[in-house]
Amino acid sequence: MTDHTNVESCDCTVIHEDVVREVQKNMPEEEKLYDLAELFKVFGDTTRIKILYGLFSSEMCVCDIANLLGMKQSAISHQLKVLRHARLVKYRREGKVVYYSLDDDHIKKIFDQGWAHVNE
Amino acid sequence: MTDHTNVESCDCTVIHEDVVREVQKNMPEEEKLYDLAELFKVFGDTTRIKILYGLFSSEMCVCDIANLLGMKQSAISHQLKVLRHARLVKYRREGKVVYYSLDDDHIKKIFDQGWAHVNE
DNA sequence: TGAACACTTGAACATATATTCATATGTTTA
DNA sequence: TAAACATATGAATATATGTTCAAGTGTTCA
Repeated sequence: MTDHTNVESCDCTVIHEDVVREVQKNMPEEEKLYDLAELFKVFGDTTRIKILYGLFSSEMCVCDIANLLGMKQSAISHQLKVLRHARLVKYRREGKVVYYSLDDDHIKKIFDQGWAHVNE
Repeated sequence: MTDHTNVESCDCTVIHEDVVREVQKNMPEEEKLYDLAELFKVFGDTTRIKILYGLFSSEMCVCDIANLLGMKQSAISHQLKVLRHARLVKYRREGKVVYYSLDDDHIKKIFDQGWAHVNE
């Protein structure tokens, strides 16, 4: 084990091997970082942000949301699927109508912090 | 102004006009929502998440980061540009070497909340 | 039972994005 | 000043993603 660092693949010489090793030690699991990126990817779309902000105010059916955003009902349905899959919204069926609402306490806090950055 | 709602464009009939109007009223500015989505889009990539987590531990030069992640220096440089543009990292030059570090207090809090969601 | 309606879903398309390669810039030092 | 090195950047490519259209599912009610 002479060479911890993979100089070949990174196309450059390591400058601070000790620092890199230390940082390496503190890095969370690869898989967790992937999941975190996936979560933020869900927030990284204007349509989904709008849907979530809308749901802060009130539960709504798919048609309400489509109307609120002036978008096709189908587009909204696709995005709600993404939000459902990320466990950010839940829904209840009432006859033909499906009502969506928020399913997470962290969303508001995450948005508030993001808001603070954007407005600073 | 008989028709507040744009039924034509959304491909469906509004169910709860009053709710939609109320939610509409509480929606933040379009532009702010766009900026917020842009910020989260930056977090929505594994490479950038890793870079930021790395910088939680210590400032690093480009080469360190490339080495840490086992990626090409060029790829890292491109991503650092994105992070710079989002005002999430700052840098200082020391001779030929450029050191990057975090430039925002909110990042850690946002990540912690995201972490909580992912692990719940 | 069948028409009407809310919603979902798959395929197609256009657009956005991450990485690589090649090259450019900027700084040091011989 | 020229070579060496750290970093930046532009173009190209492959892949991911959002919206639309068309068709499907599930529920109500006449």
